[in-house]
Amino acid sequence: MSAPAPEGYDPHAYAPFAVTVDLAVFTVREARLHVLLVERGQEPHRGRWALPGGFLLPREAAEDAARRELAEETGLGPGAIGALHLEQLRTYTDPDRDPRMRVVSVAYAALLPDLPEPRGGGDAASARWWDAGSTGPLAFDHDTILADAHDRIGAKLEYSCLATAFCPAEFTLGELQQVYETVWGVELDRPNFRRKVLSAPGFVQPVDGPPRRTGGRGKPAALYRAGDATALHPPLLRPQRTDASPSGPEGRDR
Amino acid sequence: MSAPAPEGYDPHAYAPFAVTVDLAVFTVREARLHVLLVERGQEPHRGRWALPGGFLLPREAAEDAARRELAEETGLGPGAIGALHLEQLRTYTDPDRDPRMRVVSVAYAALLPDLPEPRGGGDAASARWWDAGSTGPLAFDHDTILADAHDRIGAKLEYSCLATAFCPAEFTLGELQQVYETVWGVELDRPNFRRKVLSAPGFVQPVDGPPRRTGGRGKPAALYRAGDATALHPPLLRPQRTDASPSGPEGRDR
DNA sequence: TAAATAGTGTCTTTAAGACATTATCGA
DNA sequence: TCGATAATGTCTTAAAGACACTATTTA
Repeated sequence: MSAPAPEGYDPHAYAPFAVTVDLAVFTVREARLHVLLVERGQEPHRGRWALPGGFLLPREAAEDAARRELAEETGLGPGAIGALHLEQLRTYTDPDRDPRMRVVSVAYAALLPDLPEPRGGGDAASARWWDAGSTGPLAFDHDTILADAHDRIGAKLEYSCLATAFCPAEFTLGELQQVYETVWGVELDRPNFRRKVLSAPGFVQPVDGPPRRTGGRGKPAALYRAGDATALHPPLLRPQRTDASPSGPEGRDR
Repeated sequence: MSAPAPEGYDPHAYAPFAVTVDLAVFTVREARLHVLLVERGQEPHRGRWALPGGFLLPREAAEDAARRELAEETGLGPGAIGALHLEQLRTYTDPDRDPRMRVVSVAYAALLPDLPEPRGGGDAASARWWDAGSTGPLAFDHDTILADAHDRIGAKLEYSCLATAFCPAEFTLGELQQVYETVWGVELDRPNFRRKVLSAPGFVQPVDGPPRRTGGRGKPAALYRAGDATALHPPLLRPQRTDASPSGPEGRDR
């Protein structure tokens, strides 16, 4: 809010806006980044897929609205909803982004470990996971929001310990590496990845007890859980694309 | 905006919100980070200092509103306003952040080279620069916004070429280093800073012609202008605080 | 046994940190 | 001359890249 508010103004003299949240909920399944989408049941964009989200209640903060909508769409329990990583992305304010009325939307990115299909009560009946790289054109400006969210998550993996948010409570270093490879779309050297993760204080901590096997074949891998740290110093930088064909957008957002 | 919109809804059935922009406008003056504040002329918080900002017009995007407000507050010409670095920070949605009504605010950070005092027409009559570290308690939640903005700018200096936005069109490496030192609150080694900046492709480019002097004393420094690059690879990381007394908040936002 | 995956060790290369040193100005 | 600031050079250290090699499982 803001300083030079007009003299003696009446709230209703100002253009009323609707405010919503939109959620880019990501998970890593079968070495692909997936995003949760819902099918729209009414106009506009009836039948198109869209990011889950909804209107803020009259006395609700945006993050609370995001968690509430997420619970409705995914059927996750309150414990999981309270614990998951939810991060405000940016706010979209194009006056024409919704043909019905003036709506500004606060977008969030959420990260989940791989879960069973969303069991939908209510609104979530039509929710399902999609490969994040193969979504058709989405409703509203959700293609833009989704792309921004993917960029942001990729950038944050470099200098934060966020990747563990994609993993179950106990995970192997191979699974953690798979998160990086999937989000970035590159392959990493396993010994070097291992050295980096284990030397970063507080990134992961070993779990006592017997190791578990991975896919049936190969040596069983040791288990770790997420450590205390949230930042990663020095960062784990993406391999530079040295070829002359830049594949992504230029400046990363963060 | 958002997917499961209720059936047959009426826009006015939804809680109307006011939407504003708030601006954290920074510059570096005399080796201190400064922020532009305005004194509030009416309740609430009459007489308190606040970030400049204001309401969105009915068909105006937030970034347009931010540039408009900035022009009103600073008296900058359209050219400067169009060129300056403006970056969406995050959106503040606490239901009680404004006692008058429900207001969500989209916050922006703006970076300017050192300029003469704001010449205020209209709202800007009471605008002035403050040392960003010595602002009293500000109106609304502007202390939080200001701190978030400072954190974000500091983080972005690491991996972007943003620092040049604080400099005039032509600047010396000493002035650029001063930006880093001021925003981060640390001292940097000059030879190493120079090596890093000059080896980063597209960060700065030399200006032909005679060098200019700095403060009267000492060898005149060569001039540079900002290059094409927006990202900095590898990043210019802040020196790690190795002492046991962490002085800043833990995880950086970005 | 072979295939598959986990984990270790080492050499090379890059980039940052920590300086010493030289250059060029004004007073 | 001296003090101040700019600019260059060099040695050391830290971290990343590349990759050979060993270990432990299932089929």
